[in-house]
Amino acid sequence: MIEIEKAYEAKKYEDKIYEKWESSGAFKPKIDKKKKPFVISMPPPNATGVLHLGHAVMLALEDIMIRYNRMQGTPTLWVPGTDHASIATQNKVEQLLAQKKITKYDLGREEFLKEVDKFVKDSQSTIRNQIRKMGSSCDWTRERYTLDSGLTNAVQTVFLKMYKDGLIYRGSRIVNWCPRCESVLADDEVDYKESREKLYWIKYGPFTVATTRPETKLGDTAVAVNPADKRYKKMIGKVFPIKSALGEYKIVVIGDKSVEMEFGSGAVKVTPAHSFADFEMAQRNKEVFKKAEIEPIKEVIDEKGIMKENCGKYKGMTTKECRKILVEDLEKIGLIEKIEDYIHNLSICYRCGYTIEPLISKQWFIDVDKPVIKDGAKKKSIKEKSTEVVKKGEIEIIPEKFNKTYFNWMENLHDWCISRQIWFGHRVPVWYKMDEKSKKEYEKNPEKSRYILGDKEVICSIKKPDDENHYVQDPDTLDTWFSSGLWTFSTLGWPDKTEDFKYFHPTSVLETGYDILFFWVARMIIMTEYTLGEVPFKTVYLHGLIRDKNGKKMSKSAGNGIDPLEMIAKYGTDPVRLSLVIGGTPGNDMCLSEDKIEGYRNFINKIWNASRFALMNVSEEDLKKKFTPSMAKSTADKWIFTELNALVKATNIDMERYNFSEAGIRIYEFIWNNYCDWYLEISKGEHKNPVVLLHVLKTSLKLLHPFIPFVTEKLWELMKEETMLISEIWPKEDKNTIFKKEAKDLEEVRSIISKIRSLRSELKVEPAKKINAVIYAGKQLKLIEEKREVIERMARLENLKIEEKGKKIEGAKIIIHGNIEIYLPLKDMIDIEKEAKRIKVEMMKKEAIISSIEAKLSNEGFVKNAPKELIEKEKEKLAKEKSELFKMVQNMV
RNA sequence: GGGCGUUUAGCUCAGUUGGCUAGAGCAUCUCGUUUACACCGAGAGGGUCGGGGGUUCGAAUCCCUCAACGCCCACCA
Repeated sequence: MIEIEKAYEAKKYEDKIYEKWESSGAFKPKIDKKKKPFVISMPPPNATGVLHLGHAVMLALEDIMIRYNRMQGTPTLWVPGTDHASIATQNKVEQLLAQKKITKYDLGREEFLKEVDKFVKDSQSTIRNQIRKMGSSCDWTRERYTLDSGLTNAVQTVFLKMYKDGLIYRGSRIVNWCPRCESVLADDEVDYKESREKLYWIKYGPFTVATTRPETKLGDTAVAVNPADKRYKKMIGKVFPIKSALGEYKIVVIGDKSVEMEFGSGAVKVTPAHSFADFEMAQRNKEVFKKAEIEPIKEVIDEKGIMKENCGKYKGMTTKECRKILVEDLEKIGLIEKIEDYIHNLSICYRCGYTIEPLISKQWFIDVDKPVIKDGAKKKSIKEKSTEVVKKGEIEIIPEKFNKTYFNWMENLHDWCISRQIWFGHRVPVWYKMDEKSKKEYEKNPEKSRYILGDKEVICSIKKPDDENHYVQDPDTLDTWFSSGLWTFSTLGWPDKTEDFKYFHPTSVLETGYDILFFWVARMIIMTEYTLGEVPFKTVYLHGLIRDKNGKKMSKSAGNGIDPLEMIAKYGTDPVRLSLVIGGTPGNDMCLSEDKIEGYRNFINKIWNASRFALMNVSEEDLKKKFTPSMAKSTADKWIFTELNALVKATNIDMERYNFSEAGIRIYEFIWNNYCDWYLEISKGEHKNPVVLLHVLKTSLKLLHPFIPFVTEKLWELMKEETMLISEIWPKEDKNTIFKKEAKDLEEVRSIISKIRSLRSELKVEPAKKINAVIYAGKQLKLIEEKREVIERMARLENLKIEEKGKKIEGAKIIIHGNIEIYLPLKDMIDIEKEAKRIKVEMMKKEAIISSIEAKLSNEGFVKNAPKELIEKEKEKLAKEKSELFKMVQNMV
């Protein structure tokens, strides 16, 4: 007999258990070249982040996969790490400095970066510990950081390769510019926010045009109309003078199908330098501009969102100020026709929320359409190749529905802008040759002297050029997704041909939220296919968003967020993990509430107490005994094993299919409804078998370990196992312990007990009161006799008479179960009328069932087409129902 | 505007290629301290599977249609 505490206290054990795992080396795979490894690269949390529910669900799911595979005996590697998250981190440090009234320019690039590094080092350890708190069994000896020297080397190597292949180019383009971050953003780094704006109707030469951004009028070079528009058709190609607050300027009328005739006046002012749509229109109408001798690009807004030199009195104003004053000025000269309220989507920076200003800028791009990847005789673009690997099934996306989303995104992919005007990140490895004078000018104020960086005599190199004194390095850094795109292989030591890289790449599963399918997953596929000519992973598993109880997005401002760390402190890690996994299906959002976590805490405690009971009933010697199938003796033993086998089989299928929620529910139900409510209860009587009691429990602990590693490991230890559960071998189905007949027998006993209990409750017999009963067991006489003790105890009976058959007992409650009749002589408690009614209702139900089955069986189509097993089953059921009905009729008479 | 998805008990969701009288957890109600556990036990109520139509011997499941809700992408003055 072994006594353990009455309730499981997670806090007492979790940290110690984690330490034991880690120090034992259990997280480190043993490379075995004969075996195929299982590998996950952990999506690196931001180095400055704090663990949130998105991380928690990611860690829970990945740890389940990792532990499950490890227990299969597969060499299993989970690489942890952190992301430098360039813009996000830089912004954070800038904010901190702002509190001290310091700007990054006060410090200068070098000092500022030192500050950032310091900040990163501090917060990295926070997130590391929080990953540990979740029980994540990742290999910390292989931890990486997107900005460590190895990864920087990988980034530069890939950049160089792309540069040589002509895949990377520098070009002037209209880009999304955040005046606050003072950096370009990629298309998908732009968010949209619905906002209430003004729509200004401006008299515009022979036209009236509407705009939400009047300040761009200063950069207008054309008016666009639909070429099919009868009103304006004849004006296309003509030049008109336009009155403005700064005097007159000329525009040319261009025809473009994208202009909608019905909207507004059907004429649009065109500002190619500060609008994507307008830029494209200008490109399509180059010739028209040429003929009219009008330069299409007229830049009027600079990189800080300030009106440029060429804006006369508006020079130096912010766009907002300029808008206000310009509108006033236009009103004065009677050019404003009307001003309306207007709701439209404002483009904002996804990092800081500031309004985006589209402008023309020289940036580095990756050409997604250039054929560079050799594929037989042909060459394919990275876009084509990345589409192909998913189409061909080399990469499987779970759930499948995201294939379409992925293809759609790939098809519409434009050249990827990879340079950022951010200090923190991987510096673009490009050097520009300069004479003394320009170099001095440049170095005095690199931020404002970008234009000096020419296009001639450029070197792309990892090392500094030999005559370093004549070169300056490109001041820009790379998009943070450039480095995370290399994550699966850069973390394994590439570009060195390390053992790790050769053995562990490509990885097995990439598990992450569907919200970063484009940001990250697609980019990894692109970068890895290009660099290595292989896929980064074979399976993509996408989880959904965690929402609150009411399905609302969790957010700080709404105050409906759940802090996983707080929940862990309150309930323990295991319940938090379970609540994040159960109820979730790939690609679908999931609701989470504290109630749910509490529910799974209760389950953890249930397991603890089931183990407590088992340990109390087991001797030290029993613990040492090795289980063999012959130890299954009683009907109950054989039943629980049969159930256990079914559980193992179904769980394995679920795990292989990534149905973790289903697997979890299944084990939960087994433990609670089969093991605790029945097997354990039966064990309290005559039919004790401590070895089986323990063996079934231990097998369950193995199945549960990937889901709730801490409590299972602790119990394993209490069961005096020498090795740790984390390294145990996963259960297999054991055909020697499947006993169909006994399993069916026990189900009979179980439903007899349930039916008696139900009737007792209906009659309001006190739970504690024992009542008399008579069972006419028919063919089941032997079984019922054998299980007398169980039935008596669990149904609370006394003076139980068991006969093969006998006469109807007057004034007794009757239960018909197949061929078995059960009489409960409760004369004084029975209302004869009511009883007759009850039986009548039941008979009617039975008749309905019987006629429905009979209809089925006499249906030719059914008999011809339905599977044989099903027909057999229906026949069996019909027989049972008929016999029960027959007995009821007999009893009525 | 283009695409995707969801709709099953009061709530959150399961429901494999069509095949029990449609399930679970939570919540609700009744009763209960019988050698693990009140973080518990026993029992009960509750659903025309969003509406309509079709295919089929048979539809929650397949097809069509309508409705409501949600998400992603593109963004137009």
